[in-house]
Amino acid sequence: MPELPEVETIARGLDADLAGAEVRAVAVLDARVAPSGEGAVPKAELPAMLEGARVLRAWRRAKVLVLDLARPENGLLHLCFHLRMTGRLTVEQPGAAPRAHTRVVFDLADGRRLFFGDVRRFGSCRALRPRDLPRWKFWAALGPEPLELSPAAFADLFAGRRAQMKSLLLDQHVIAGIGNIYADESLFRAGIAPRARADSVSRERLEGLHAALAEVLREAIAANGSSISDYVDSHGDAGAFQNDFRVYGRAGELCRVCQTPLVRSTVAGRTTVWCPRCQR
DNA sequence: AGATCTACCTGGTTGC
DNA sequence: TGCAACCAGGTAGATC
Repeated sequence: MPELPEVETIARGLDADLAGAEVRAVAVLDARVAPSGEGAVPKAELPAMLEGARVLRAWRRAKVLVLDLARPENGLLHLCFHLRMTGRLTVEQPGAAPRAHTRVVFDLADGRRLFFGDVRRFGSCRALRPRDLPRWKFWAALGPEPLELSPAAFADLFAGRRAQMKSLLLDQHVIAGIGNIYADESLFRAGIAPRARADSVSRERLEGLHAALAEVLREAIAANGSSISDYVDSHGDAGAFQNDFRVYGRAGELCRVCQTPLVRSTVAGRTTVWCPRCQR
């Protein structure tokens, strides 16, 4: 489940490996992962647009991985990937054969290949010209980046809202990049119950959540992300942060702080694990 | 505004 | 062993 730390890890890996590389050919093996519409470059035009383009950089916004590509004739193009559940982007050696769930293959001039794979096909890939990026509805509606917010600005996001804390953390319009893992982990570290109504949480505790969230995201990025089942980085390697989970996936096990059995319930439609004693 | 449900998709796990 | 049921989860859209 690539969330902010996983996508950030992939972006850093791709930026280091691909900046300056030239795309020679693009093969879309499964057209369903390459949507058109909303200003996206139509599928049929994609290969022609990308052939001969050079990768300028790879970066991340929310859970979206963006490859900036440029070709003198038609300028800058943003290639946006949303990995959803099982998407992966890996740099492969020359001659590597597509695997069972490889959906798009980018052949580079130096022989290497970039694979976009996705078992469940929830992921997507779209090419947008710069003027169309802000017109992509999903992109335009994204909330702020959690690592770029002041504590006060973070607390403001929750002020006066009656929804459950976890529901707001998962809402990409409120704050971007948080998924099930980091919602649970940050709420535990902040001592806030997932079901707590936002307007019942003091400003001080909201700022504490901001600190907890920034801390867990930074630790996860430093560990190259969390690998539960599918996630790997751009080299195909697993992350290590799953070894540091305090609540996610630990229902029934003991709280590392107070030894109370961790509880599992459904909050905001998602499986949620929390400590009934530490989180109020 | 917010909660809940369904759909999308497929591999892995569990239960009979 | 075989097979059905269920689960994981990000997002969109419908409904109450």
